[in-house]
Amino acid sequence: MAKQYWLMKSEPEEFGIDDLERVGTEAWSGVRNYQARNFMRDEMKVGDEILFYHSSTKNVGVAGVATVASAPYADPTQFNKKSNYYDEKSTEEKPRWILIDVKFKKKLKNLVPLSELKKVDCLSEMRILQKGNRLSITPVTKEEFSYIVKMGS
DNA sequence: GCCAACGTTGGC
DNA sequence: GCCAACGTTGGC
Repeated sequence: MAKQYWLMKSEPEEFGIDDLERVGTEAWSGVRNYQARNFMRDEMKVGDEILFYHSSTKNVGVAGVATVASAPYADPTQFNKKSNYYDEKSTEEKPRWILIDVKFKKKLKNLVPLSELKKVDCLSEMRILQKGNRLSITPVTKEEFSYIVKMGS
């Protein structure tokens, strides 16, 4: 099956590209949006490549590249009563929230700011650039992926 | 800190 | 099943 490409948002104050580089691989816990969950559960495959995007911060934009490193499995934080992500309606038998592991690939030499992405005509279809977009995981095309990596290199 | 846009909840 | 109210996201 052909490799697919994604963009995943993260707040660098919580977990940024430098944190991912340090830990190597991270379980992408805490997603509590059904569309984003469905992408992880149904469509993301080991080896797919990910644009790692920094949101809600001073320098908003694409900071690095990661890959999908596991098959989908249940997000353990949903069963932890002490977690912010605890979901009382979820059970071990029928887990509601599914995640994948994300593995560090590289940090872009230069962060590609959102303001630069907006200037590029061939990126104008990206979900991240649409007004009101809030989805934390979105598919991107191979062309968009390559273009943005080039911008940051 | 503001606020527009969105997703979810819950009353009816 | 509708839709108002609410909480959250995220750029600025």
